[in-house]
Amino acid sequence: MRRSKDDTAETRRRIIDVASTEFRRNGIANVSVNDVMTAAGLTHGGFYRHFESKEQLVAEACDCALTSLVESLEKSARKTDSELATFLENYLSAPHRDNAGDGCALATLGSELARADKQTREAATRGYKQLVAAIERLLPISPESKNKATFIATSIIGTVTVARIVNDRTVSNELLKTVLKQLLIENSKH
Amino acid sequence: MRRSKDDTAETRRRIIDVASTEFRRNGIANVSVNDVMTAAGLTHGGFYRHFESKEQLVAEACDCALTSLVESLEKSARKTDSELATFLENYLSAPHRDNAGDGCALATLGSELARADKQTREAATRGYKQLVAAIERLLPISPESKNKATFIATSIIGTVTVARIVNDRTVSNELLKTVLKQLLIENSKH
DNA sequence: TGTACATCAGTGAACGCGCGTTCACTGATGTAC
DNA sequence: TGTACATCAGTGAACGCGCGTTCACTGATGTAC
Repeated sequence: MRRSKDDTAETRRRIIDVASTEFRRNGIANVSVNDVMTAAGLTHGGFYRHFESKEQLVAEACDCALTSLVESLEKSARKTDSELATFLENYLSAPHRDNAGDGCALATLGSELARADKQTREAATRGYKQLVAAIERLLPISPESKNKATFIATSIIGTVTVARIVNDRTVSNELLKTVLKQLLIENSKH
Repeated sequence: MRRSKDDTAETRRRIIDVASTEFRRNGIANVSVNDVMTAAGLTHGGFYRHFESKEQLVAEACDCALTSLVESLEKSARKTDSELATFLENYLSAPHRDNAGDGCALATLGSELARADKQTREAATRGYKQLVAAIERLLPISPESKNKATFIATSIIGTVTVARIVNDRTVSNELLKTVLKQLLIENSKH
């Protein structure tokens, strides 16, 4: 039963959307093409009308996830007085740690991305650069702002990664708080 | 052909050792029981004489990898004048980035560990605490040393994770250098 | 605008493959006398 | 210390299963006249 062009495009978007959530929630290796298609309300056979391979979906889902995350973090930061503080509070929050499905792919898929194929690593690299650029925009203008943004980006990615590994709620919560405080202190003095 | 107790213990150790390298190099999901046994010079059938399941091996390999890494980082730091600098230079080095097989499991398996079973997360948590404790020992004694060590630990884990994702050698190298410099500046002033 | 035909989105069965795990078998090691 | 038997480390075939991918089929959509 052939669908209209609009329907087809909408289906493709839905598959990527669902995939980006599922991959982030459960890991790339633990989510099958069938899982994604079922979650999108389809059967697995139709997948290859939209994508050449699972790998291609991974790359597109990763791209989509990172672009939209950086956008939403920037958007909610822009509403406030202390933009950097809001940005960091959101990223280093318990809700972000606990809802990997709509969180930062670099934190939730970090080690899987490092071993992914060319396309996916390119998407991840682009996302990382977007994240650094977004952070830099929140810092006072200085020759060191790019370096500071780089440092902040990798620190918060590592912190959320570790906060998810740690098997003890209290330790995990304190970890988030400690890094947040440390980053805020460092970036209030100029 | 039954083996002596010593042989058996040695075989078990060899399996864990090989597994800890293979898992770190290729990811837990991408290394099969058969891969590990073959790399250890055995056939897959004998695996279950030593371990209840793949998951149990993962937990033990993770424990072993982290304990020995922290030990070796501390050991090579202790030989030098500026212990913290040496520790950080080693961790944030291109060789560490490029040789995941004998590197830090928290960086190389981070996102997989976050989704691992109870035993493995316990091992990873223990390893993380060892890492923080080792860093704290290299810092001047102060009420803030634990917090600083926590911050340094998650930062370096995130940095090496991202340095492996990034698809551009130059960017990756600069990233390592930038974070190293930043951490050294912050921890030289007291 | 209406018709006839080609296209193709989605279905569900089927494919080969590698996975974790089990098991009957072997023969050297460990143990009880 | 020597012997007879039980134990069990390691082998390799086999298991059921889920994976990514393919394919014949369907019928609504798109297109050419």
